[in-house]
Amino acid sequence: MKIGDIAAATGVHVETIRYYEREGLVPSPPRTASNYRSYGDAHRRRLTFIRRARDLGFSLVQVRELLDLADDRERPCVAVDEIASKHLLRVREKIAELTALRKELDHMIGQCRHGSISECRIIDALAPETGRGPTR
Amino acid sequence: MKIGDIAAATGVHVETIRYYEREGLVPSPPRTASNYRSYGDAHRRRLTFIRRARDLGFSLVQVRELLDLADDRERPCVAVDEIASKHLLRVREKIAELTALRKELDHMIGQCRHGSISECRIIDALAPETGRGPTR
DNA sequence: ATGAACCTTGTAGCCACTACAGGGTCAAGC
DNA sequence: GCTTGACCCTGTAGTGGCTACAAGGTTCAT
Repeated sequence: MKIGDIAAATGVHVETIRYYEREGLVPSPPRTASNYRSYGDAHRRRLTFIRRARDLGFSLVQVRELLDLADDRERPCVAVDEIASKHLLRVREKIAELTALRKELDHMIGQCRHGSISECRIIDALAPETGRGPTR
Repeated sequence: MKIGDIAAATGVHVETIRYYEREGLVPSPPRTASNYRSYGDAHRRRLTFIRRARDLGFSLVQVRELLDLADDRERPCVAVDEIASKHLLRVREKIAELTALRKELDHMIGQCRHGSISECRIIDALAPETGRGPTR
């Protein structure tokens, strides 16, 4: 497989695959006589793994850890659970943050009476003083 | 006010204030004889505005638009409402995405039986094939 | 033989900062 | 008056995870 083929097969962009290679996430594949990268099935599996983990929001550092663990089949999987659980925790936190944000925005926008800027509640909500002056 | 004072007053880091100045979000303040930046109340208001908008997740491009609008007090505030509503929409989308993610992670982690990697359900969920081989 | 569609390397850009390095200035304390 | 430490200055480089060129080489169909 050439890089374009494996990109199509895994859904990882060509440039991203080369980037992963530079970063050491995937091993450098052998080259053809014309210096094209030549990939096999192991590469495809590894890239698919990375793509799924990235889709689940794992950072590249975490992906690297997960790959290392996945390759060491004897070790207990507690380490894997730990990475995933830590990530889940951060996702929960992020959701909580964004939900608080959503409420604030909802409230702010709900107050807008569509008049002129000088009586805009949204700008009011952002400006520091109630009797607000120009910001510059 | 020196830059450290206004940083303390607004909660915007010193380096970030200088960065905003470079980016043209805040005007360059006058300098003292010793070339220190010297800020007044208008700067403080503008920085506070920026900070609140950033806290609400607006991008710097959006903040710039909001600042322009805030300074033009006669225009109708529909434009402000539009920016805020668009942002709210993206926040809602992000929450939906993360919630779906949370469910997937929940499910994945819930299946972990804490055995060895070779029978780890989390790795399984990431690996491309059911009878999975090494990823490299 | 020509053109399109691929491949190569290397570099720069994105966002919104953050972290230095290597200097200058100022106020307090001795 | 001298030191110390906290501040300030500019400029540059780094962060994450790509993405987008530029400038060239290869392959394949027509």
